[in-house]
Amino acid sequence: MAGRRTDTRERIEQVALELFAERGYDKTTLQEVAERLQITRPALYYHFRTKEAILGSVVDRIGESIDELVGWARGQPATVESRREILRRISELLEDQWRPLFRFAQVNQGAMRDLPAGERLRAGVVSMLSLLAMPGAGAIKQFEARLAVFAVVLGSVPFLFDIGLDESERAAVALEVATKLISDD
Amino acid sequence: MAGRRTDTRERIEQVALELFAERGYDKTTLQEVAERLQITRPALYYHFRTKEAILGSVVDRIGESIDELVGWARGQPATVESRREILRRISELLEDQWRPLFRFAQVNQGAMRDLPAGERLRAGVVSMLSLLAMPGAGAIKQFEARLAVFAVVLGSVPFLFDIGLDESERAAVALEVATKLISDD
DNA sequence: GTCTATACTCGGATAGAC
DNA sequence: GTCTATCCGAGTATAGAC
Repeated sequence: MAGRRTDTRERIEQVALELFAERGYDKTTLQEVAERLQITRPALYYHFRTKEAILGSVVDRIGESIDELVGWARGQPATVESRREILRRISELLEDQWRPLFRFAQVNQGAMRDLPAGERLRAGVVSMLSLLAMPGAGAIKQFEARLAVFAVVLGSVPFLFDIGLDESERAAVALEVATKLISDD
Repeated sequence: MAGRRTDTRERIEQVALELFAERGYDKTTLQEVAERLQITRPALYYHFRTKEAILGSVVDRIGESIDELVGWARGQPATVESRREILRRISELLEDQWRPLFRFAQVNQGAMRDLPAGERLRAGVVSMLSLLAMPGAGAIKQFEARLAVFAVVLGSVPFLFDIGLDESERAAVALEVATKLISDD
């Protein structure tokens, strides 16, 4: 790819991420994507074979991002403190980088149902949820470990937990509840 | 409505619920809906003004179902035991009736984004999540109360918590974790 | 290698006959 | 209450300009 002369492909991905998150995959027209990029509709077909291929490409990026976190977390020691550190890291990523990606995934989860990239993303999410589970633990503890990750994620969804807190306060509360869930009691 | 001679409208809703849940709203064509009902495509337009109206009608039914639960729960006394009873009831509904509705909502959550019925459904879900929250409690307790409801719901999603348990075992574990979350500790 | 012009197909929607 | 005919718009394919 070193010889490529334009960055159109990446710009398409960028615009698609925005539009698909805003209006949803199926309600977004390739006309709109092309217009925002100031190119013509068929020009998109030079870079991607189909509309679905654009979606797949965007979803792949999100998958990579999650796999990266999972890779890092798996390298951490299996102590209680490092499990808390993992939760903090997830919370941080949600606030700094993952918010738009997360929104995209939520809105388009129907559209990526039978995509290979969608399958891979789901696998990544499952891995992430399992990150804090101690292999030998009982079913209750296993469930709590997964729920802890979920709690942190849910803390970043505004409308579900509208308890009169702003963004970062809500994230802090979610993190605290999650931490409690993985501590022995 | 007493004088109506066929039940086509309800049959359309029924088939739409099935197909939209299986294949997603946008990937389902009205042709398929019509075929399964043994009528022609434009015939659907006698009963519903648009494809979206069919979706709205289905979503409305789900909203009613949730509102019904919320209404019942609000009539319960504010004791710890009755809050546990509410969790049990939700768990029961998920296993007996809500599974297909829940799947539908998950797959099509993008498609119902700007529908009035979708807005109402979201409001219902928020009400349901808030059901166990004690008004005067602090942010942590408020969050835990909502997470408890979420835990029960998540217990019914197979792939997220694949910890080698069958359906009803997983529901039982989720219910136990949820109950622990709303108990004082 | 990158894009435009043009044309084809199919699905959602409407008007009006029966 | 349902069907026939028809329109329109979006995704897609291809030829060819630069």
